[in-house]
Amino acid sequence: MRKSKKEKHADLLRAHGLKMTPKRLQLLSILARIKRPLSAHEILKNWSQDGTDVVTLYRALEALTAASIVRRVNLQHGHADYELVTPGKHHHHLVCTDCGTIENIKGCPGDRTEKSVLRKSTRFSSIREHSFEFFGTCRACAA
Amino acid sequence: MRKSKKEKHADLLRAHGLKMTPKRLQLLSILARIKRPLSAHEILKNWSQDGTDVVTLYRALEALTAASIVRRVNLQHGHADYELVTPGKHHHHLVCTDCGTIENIKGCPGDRTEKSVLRKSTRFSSIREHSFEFFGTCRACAA
DNA sequence: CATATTAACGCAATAATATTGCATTTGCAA
DNA sequence: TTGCAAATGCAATATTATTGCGTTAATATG
Repeated sequence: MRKSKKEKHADLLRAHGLKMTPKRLQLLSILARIKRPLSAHEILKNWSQDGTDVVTLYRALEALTAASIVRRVNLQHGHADYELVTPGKHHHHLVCTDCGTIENIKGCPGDRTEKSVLRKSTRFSSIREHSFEFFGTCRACAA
Repeated sequence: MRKSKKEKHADLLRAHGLKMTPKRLQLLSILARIKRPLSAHEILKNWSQDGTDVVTLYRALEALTAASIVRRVNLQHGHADYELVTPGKHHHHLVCTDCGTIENIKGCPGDRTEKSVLRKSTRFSSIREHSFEFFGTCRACAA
């Protein structure tokens, strides 16, 4: 690895005209370490040492989401979850409706589908994103 | 139409051991009339005459969702939306990120995909549902 | 038709998630 | 090093959803 993760994160922020702050680096570090969608609450639980106001976290998430550094996903949990965007590694999720466990699904059948959906649509002029999530029961909960 | 919608709704409730009440019939009537996912707030706005407590609505939605009469969907609006389940007419949605307009997408490429996802999964034993939603801009907002 | 049983409902309180306004601090460009 | 805009913290509040409990009403049964 030529650049440390921290340097890469700093580059990412600068590339989008966002200031590089300890809070934002900490946020990116947590999302990079725990490779699954996290709620604001879970992110704060993983915050090292210094407290951080929820407001600051929500605002950071908003800024990073707008810059497409972070992706906001909705897994029927009654709250939003956030994960790092990994360019070229677009993926979706499999969620256990019992315990909430999340498994990432590699690959995505959606890109081709997007075009096909747009062709059939009567009222839309463009499609930019899609969510494709699966819900079931994990082996642990089934047992 | 041999049976009125109201009679069909009553049958649906009875078939699931749920009591048939004016509130629930009103709820089903609204969902049947406005054929797109509605938030709890939107449903209450369409309530005719008599007031109904939000609690009652949420509890009715919960009961009907558990009975698979109603489906709960998440369209990145910061709240849940509800729509009638129409057996054999499984569909998904196209959402305008500007104005919130929703277009139903006929057909579903997901059923076959469910099996394929389950095969590739390492930790899940079953998949029961999926959400497949598209986000873009409608012609009106693009203009 | 009367009535008992239990589900459904309404009200009040509260939880969980998220946002806004404003004063203060800090990153960073000049 | 200094000034300015962006970022942060605190307090207040909005929005969405849930829980407890006493009351009402749907329906099964006699």
